[in-house]
Amino acid sequence: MSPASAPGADTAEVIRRSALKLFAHEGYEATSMREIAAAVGIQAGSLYNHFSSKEEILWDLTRGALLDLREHIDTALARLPADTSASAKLSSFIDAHVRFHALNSERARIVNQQMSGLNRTHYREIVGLRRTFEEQLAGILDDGVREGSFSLVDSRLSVYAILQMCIAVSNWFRKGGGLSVDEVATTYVALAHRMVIGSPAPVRRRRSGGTS
Amino acid sequence: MSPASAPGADTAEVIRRSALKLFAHEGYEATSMREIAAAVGIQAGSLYNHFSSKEEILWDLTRGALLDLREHIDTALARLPADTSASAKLSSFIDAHVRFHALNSERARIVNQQMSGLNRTHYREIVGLRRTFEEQLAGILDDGVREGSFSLVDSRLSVYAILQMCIAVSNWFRKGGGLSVDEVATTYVALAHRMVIGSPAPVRRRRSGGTS
DNA sequence: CGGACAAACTAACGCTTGTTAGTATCACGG
DNA sequence: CCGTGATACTAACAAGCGTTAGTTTGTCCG
Repeated sequence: MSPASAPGADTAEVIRRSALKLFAHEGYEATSMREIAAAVGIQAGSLYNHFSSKEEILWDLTRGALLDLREHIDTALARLPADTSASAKLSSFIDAHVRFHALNSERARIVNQQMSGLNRTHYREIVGLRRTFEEQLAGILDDGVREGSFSLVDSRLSVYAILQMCIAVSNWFRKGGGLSVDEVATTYVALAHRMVIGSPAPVRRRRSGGTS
Repeated sequence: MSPASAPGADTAEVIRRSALKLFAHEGYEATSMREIAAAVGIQAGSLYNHFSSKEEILWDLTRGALLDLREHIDTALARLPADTSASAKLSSFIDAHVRFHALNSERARIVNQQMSGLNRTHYREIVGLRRTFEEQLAGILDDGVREGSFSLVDSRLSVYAILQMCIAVSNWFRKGGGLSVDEVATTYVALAHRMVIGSPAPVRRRRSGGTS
């Protein structure tokens, strides 16, 4: 109806929200610019007044989600006193990670599953951003080992396992789905602690059967 | 060159292998029938001598991978004596799960990330198949609790966390990438045991800040 | 009132998509 | 040696893709 700007509408933001939902539920490649435009309530060509390409929309969403996650985690850790134990730092880190992935599951799913839609430059930048979380967690685990409060099965694999466990929350968590964010975060904090604290768990090995 | 059947070639199998690689690395929607055909060495139209649609190729690969995983796990569990402890059953289950996801990472990634390319019927069937693994693991954990050897933080969330931790191995594991399958499987078995065995881990809670 | 700007519109571009129809080529059984 | 069946080929289809150009509309400033 209104071919000019509707005040306060902020079309770019509406585009972001619409594309986010479509990308998260249908996938980036399976979503067309015309679908996004229809969800916004404009024509496909008008999208190019706000984003220079389809890839730029994905890039904007992906990067924004990761930067938000980083900020979310860094402020959580920054709230801790300087002499905080590794154990408490781990709790904060896991809590923040799980909360974010539960409450921003669509954005997280884009980061984790639609990265292949990005061009090489943007892809690499996302991979780099994600690596900072691995390094952050690895640092906390190292601290704990040095303190004597953690005993790891394997440092690199513990990082992978813990991080992926948290990230995967975005795959199944639904608001109002019977589980509160608090419950999930509390449980995952406890699980992560169990994974790094060295009560000598009975590690049993099957007879292995083949490849290296 | 040879417009008729090349003996022993088994074109359908070559299609499966080519499509698997393309789907896993580029994504289902981003892969065209012409790309698959080129990888096989035939024309796009010829694919329809072996599969009735693009979706059927995805369906074939997805279903095949899940059925193989099920068989893999069931034979591992079937090898155990009838009176096996829950702890040993957990070890076998995790070991089999991790091995499969490490050694079949492309197939696993299709199952986990390209499901949205399936039609509704096939999608539901895949979800159903996946649920059987959750139930299997939940059963093992329940047994352990009943035996007194496991003490869970939360039964449902433990299942999710453990399973997703194993599944995620397919996201990063590369054959010949410095880590052997045996190492990874051993470590993950140990981690899973830690997650379910009730050395009272120090569970700390942050002050929560908002949504339910 | 008038000119500038932002943001919407319409219409089309060149290409690619999954899929189909019709045809040609080979191996093999009778 | 011929007929059958499987499998490949070529060519085309309608539809949809991301993107662009040119135009219209509305708002705001001077």
